Amino acid sequence: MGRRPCCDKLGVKKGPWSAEEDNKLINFILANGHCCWRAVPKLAGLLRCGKSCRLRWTNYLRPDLKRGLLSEAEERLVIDLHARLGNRWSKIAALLPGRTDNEIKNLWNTHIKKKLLKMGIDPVTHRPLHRQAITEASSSTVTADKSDEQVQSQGNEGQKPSSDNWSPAAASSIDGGTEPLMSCLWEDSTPAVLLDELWQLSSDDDGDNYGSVIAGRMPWEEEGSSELLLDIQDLGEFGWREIH
DNA sequence: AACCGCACCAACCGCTATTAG
DNA sequence: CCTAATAGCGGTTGGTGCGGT
Repeated sequence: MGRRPCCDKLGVKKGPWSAEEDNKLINFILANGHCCWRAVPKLAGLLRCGKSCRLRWTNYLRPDLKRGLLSEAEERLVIDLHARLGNRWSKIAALLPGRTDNEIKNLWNTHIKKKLLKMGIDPVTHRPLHRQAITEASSSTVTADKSDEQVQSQGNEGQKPSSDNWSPAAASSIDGGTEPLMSCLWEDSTPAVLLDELWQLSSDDDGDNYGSVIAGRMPWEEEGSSELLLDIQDLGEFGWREIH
């Protein structure tokens, strides 16, 4: 017995949203909020499934969304965060106010990936392509690092395996931070451990930090975050591994 | 002007995680 | 604890617009 589809296929509209549908959804959510996405289309008078409504709202209709191209700083932050978090687009988006996971994912696949490849950097591993080839050739000699990688991926909260199963965090420790682009990125950005801790926080607290990001503040700008910053700065490599 | 290939992006699909009963 | 319902995430697809030939 298969899983029931998220919505009845019959009588559910698909494809691009019309202005009328957008208005209905906006008016409904602004007036009532989204108590339960499954109920939204019915209550708002839309022939869409709840999933589609949620997507339309979060990716396009949300009033706090920024439209248009990412700034240079935002783009760098995306690369930076991707090096730490991998393809966790929602986590990356949560740290970029007014941007959506879909938008960042699209941007990554269309612009940044190519840009990095042009620079001779593997967009998956964030390492120089030629150097990666050398590393792969001698992979049998780095068994210790391999086991580290396994530990990392095991603690990966059941992320499904994929072609980029490689863990950026593990690789950065392998690489020692000598790769030019990444070292440049890390010099003027948030420390790796801090970023990951913030990520933990944002996923642990029901999106409160996400709320602050929406309000135009980064989580570490929240009141009381300074204590967290100090705590995190005190974490050494051991502490880092303990967290994960 | 017509065709083609490419890039972009909105939306869908299938899966996992979480929550409620 | 188990199961089903729901929410959310990430990968992928398809429509559209644009530039080149």
